Amino acid sequence: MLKKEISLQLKRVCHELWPELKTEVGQDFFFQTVEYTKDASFGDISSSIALQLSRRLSRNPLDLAEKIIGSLSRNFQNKFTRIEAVMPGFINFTLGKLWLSQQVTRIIEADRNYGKGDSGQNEKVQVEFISANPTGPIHLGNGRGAFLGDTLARIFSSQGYEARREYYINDIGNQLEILAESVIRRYLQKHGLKVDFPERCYQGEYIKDLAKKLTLGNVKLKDLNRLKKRIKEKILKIMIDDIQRMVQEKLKIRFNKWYYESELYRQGAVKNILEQLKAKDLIYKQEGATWIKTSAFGDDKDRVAIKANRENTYFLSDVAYHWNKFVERGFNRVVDIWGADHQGHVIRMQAVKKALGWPGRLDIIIVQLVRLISQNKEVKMSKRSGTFVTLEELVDDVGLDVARFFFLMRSSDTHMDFDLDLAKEKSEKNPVYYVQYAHARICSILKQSELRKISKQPSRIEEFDHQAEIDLLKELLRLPDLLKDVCETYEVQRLPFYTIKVAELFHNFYTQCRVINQGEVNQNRVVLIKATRVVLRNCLKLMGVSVPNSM
RNA sequence: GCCCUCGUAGCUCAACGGAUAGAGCGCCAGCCUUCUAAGCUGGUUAUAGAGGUUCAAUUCCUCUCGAGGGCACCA
Repeated sequence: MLKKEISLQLKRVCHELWPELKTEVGQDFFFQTVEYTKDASFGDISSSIALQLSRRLSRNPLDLAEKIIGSLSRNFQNKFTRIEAVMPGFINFTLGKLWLSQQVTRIIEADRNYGKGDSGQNEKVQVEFISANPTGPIHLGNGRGAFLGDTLARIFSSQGYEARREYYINDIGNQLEILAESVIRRYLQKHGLKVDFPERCYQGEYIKDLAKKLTLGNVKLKDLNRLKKRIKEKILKIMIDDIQRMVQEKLKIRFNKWYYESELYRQGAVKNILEQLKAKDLIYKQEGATWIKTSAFGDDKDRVAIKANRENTYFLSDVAYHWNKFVERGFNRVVDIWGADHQGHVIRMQAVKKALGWPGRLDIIIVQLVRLISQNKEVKMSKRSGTFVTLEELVDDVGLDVARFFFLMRSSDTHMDFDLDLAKEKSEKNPVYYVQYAHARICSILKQSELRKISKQPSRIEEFDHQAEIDLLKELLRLPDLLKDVCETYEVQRLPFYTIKVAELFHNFYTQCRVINQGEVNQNRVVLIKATRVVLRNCLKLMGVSVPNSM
């Protein structure tokens, strides 16, 4: 909010003062840096625009900064008590107490809408995440993408985007064959037949659970292929149902759509893509397989679309899927959240998009894998070997709030370590409680102030004076800018950290300033903590964390 | 060998090219007769290494070292 306003003002002034630069350098030039400063003694918001300009005009940046300040409109300056040029060429803005104090009521009036913005302009954006294969339970590593995607989608919605969450289910392909075979073999073993269990099969315990759910009658191993065909659907359904139950009930994530890979074939999307590729001469045959010329668009080699055995590759489906997203369903922006093990797919996907000239923007977020640590040693996670910790187990163990906050705090490209032995112990010290506690404290104070308030008219807001009040208030005002930024940078971890900061400033305020003093309710402070409650609540909700009124 | 990502405090992680690199946990010392001590205050310790770009580098570029992932007619 504030950043945008300052940017616009600076831009306007610079255009007026140096019109010759407008065409020469282009608009971005004026938009360089407008940032909140870390330390209040430097002003609250700072811009280094004069530095950028000085290089261009070969003049002293400090003078330029002064000149810009002189041209800022009066009206605009009212917001700030001080606008000053600082070495080596910053323009620092210090918010005025009066204006600042008035903002509290704005926050309260906006209430649930505080933090919302319209920068999205109803842009259609899709966030695709988790999309784990239905061949095993959702494990811990999927948690990062799960909470990241969910929160990102919420933030998009809050900024006026039309955001959709989607889960892509690979319901066809080899992995499923293996799954079916694994289950059948376990089934036969359970019924006393001597059947081996090859390494290519899934070793996890859940396979035995699946086998228990089946009734196949009297079968033999030589019926394997016939059986596989027959029960594949059944097993698939059990797996998908379980994933959906877990995601919706345990993770509290609602997808707008569960997109089945098979749907792409049913709708002829795959055939369609092949024709498009052919029409653009992007496809050729070699050694019995059909290849896509991705190397002409940045990939390091061409990729197979149809194998020599006439099966389509996963890649081809994925191309069709993205065509469906961009062209058929018309998303302007697609954000795919993939695990690091899919990192190699990024370039080829972007290559195909470029080659086929789809409209829209494809952003692929790679979340690094989670490394499990137990007794100071790494525990290798793998579906095949059956050693992994499911996300459900974690959530049952530490609670959803803790799990969400924990994962959301980490940037997606951090290689994080997860210590199984410490998980429980650490969870009790999770900062989420710190934040929730701040909210609960506020509720408690408000409750008591309600009781004591003897129909006193809500007095006019006076200027806040105490440093703790002002620090808190300034922080509250940053939320709109923060959320807007996240829609571009996808740095979702900034939200939990921001929330911790607000809680910290509140706790600080709490120890230094009394809201109710010897029975007297300080109305000004009541309003301030109400605004704080709005911010905390809105942030927690965006993260999908519960908002307790008492703890 | 090639490609992607990472290397920050004893540990787990922040820092949108900017000013004094921040939290939590740990450890040490304090603070509850008044609104929730799941809190507050103080102390403790860090940018892997070497160059470069910049007025300004944890951030960008190059190289070295170290870690994870990817290099299939698997998904």
